Amino acid sequence: MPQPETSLMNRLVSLCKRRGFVYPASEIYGGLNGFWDFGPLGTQLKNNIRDAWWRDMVDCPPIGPDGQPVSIVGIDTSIIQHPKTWEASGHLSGFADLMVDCKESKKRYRADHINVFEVTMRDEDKEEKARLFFSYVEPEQLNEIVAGLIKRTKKDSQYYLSFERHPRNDSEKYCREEGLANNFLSKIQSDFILIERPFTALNAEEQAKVIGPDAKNAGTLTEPRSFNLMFNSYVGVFQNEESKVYLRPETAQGIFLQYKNVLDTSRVKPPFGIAQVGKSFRNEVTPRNFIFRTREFEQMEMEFFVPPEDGMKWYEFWVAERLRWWGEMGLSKANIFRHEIGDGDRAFYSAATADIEYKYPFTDPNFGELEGVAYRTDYDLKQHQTFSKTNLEYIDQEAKTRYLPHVIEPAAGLTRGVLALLCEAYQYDESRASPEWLKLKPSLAPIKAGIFPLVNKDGMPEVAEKLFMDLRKTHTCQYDAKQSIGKRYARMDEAGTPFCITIDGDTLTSQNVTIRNRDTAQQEKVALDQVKSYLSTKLS
RNA sequence: GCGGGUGUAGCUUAGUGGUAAAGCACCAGCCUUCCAAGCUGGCUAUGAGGGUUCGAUUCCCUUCACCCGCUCCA
Repeated sequence: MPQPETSLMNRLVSLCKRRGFVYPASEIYGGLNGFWDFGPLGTQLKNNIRDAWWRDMVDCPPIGPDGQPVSIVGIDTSIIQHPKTWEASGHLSGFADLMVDCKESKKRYRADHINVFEVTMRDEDKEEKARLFFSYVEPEQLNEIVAGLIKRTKKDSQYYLSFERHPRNDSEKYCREEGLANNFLSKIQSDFILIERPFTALNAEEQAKVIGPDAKNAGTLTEPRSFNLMFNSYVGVFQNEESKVYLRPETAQGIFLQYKNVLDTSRVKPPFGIAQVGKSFRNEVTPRNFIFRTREFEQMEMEFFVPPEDGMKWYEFWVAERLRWWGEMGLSKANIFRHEIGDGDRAFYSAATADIEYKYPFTDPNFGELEGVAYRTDYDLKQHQTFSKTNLEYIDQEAKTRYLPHVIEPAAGLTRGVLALLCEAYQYDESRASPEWLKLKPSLAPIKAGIFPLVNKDGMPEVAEKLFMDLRKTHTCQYDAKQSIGKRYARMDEAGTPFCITIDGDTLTSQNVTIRNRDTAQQEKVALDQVKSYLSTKLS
């Protein structure tokens, strides 16, 4: 099938705007980086995905690995919580890392990851000639720098390099550990001055002299800047440090904070889950790729509390279950990928994490995150227990034991789900009157059926309107009598509407309507009084 | 945050230091008995701000947004 010149993403973004799925936020003011608004169809689609998740999590959860139905309850917590929440969760410190940019190499580093060491160059009389600040991040970089220095000392014999002792070890041992040449010491004259400090420990004057880890010239590193990813605000009219609060960067913490209340009031016991859907906010450094990475987004998170010894069993269960679910929503197997996060890359508190990734057009042939399933152990409850001084243990009356449950967290991006499903649904077929159309799963489609009088006369509009008034009670429908029937079909194709019901001359005489199938463009006759049950069957 | 690119109507494009053009879409009317038909009419644009100029959409500066690459993604 020949594809148009413009990229898939551009066409999708264009269609989203044209049909009212997604608009740039604040567009009339020039837009706002990292924010998008959902239009009528997009909102409907998002709500449908959200509702499907809620139904499959809370109302009708799957059967667990032990053959019993899983027990999950839903809650809805505040976007703004007590600021201590984020201290306990680690978001405040984790998000507050100072970053440094290099103007020469264009790289960015965590300020405390840059190791700086100072080299004093002296002449033969040991008079100080120059002080240089070298820096490195990887040990290999240190080797390179030192090798360069040795070369330089040899060539230019009037200088002696001197390093101070390494603070942690004596120099000899240090060389050994870092894999430096054994004769390193002997090659460098006199006493070593190797003052190694993190970049953050330097004063501004010194920082300005540092040669960046990947740079040749000194002074190319910016001063450390905070990249706190949490939005903040103030509670009350006095804006000071005491009144400072944060917009939640994830919905999960609200669940942990209410875990005990739910346990005490809902007659649940481990294993059980608490689910929540809602907005989260992260002041992302680089919002990018349409609604993939935005500063305000919606999450569908569920925290599943289990006895510690059952952690891995439930982790495996939920990863498999969530993969299955996204498939059921319409994502093809070829486009979903289970990405097991390795030991080095996982959050420190997590015993296992798998990302469910989707092959978005902008990541293709690679995949991008759609949902993360993390085995968070008892980290969160333990933290909140410590910080709040509240006992959060579960007391098992039967077994006469008490423990902090372990947590499995399937955390899905609702906004990303909308994107993935739109990408998956987007079809281009030049042979159709409407080359672009959305093959959405019927139950997720924003509009389930379009209802059209074939022509705008002979009593057809009246019958169609009556049918519309009846169907709209049970299904999201749209009545359209404008322009030609072909245009109306095409419009519905772009909206992903699975069925179009046409009232024609035949309807007036034999009480039959024509139902057109979006995917095949085939039509079938259905009795007027059977339309509702037809839709219900097809949409279930 | 850095580098590169792009900003003209809802979309896709044209054009110009001197009245901004077209196709499609959209709206209204007519017509129309099944896949963006036709006719008539209509709405709508130089991302924003500043400078140079008699005059700027065009040249310059700043800014904003989007795209690509880096970086970031607890």
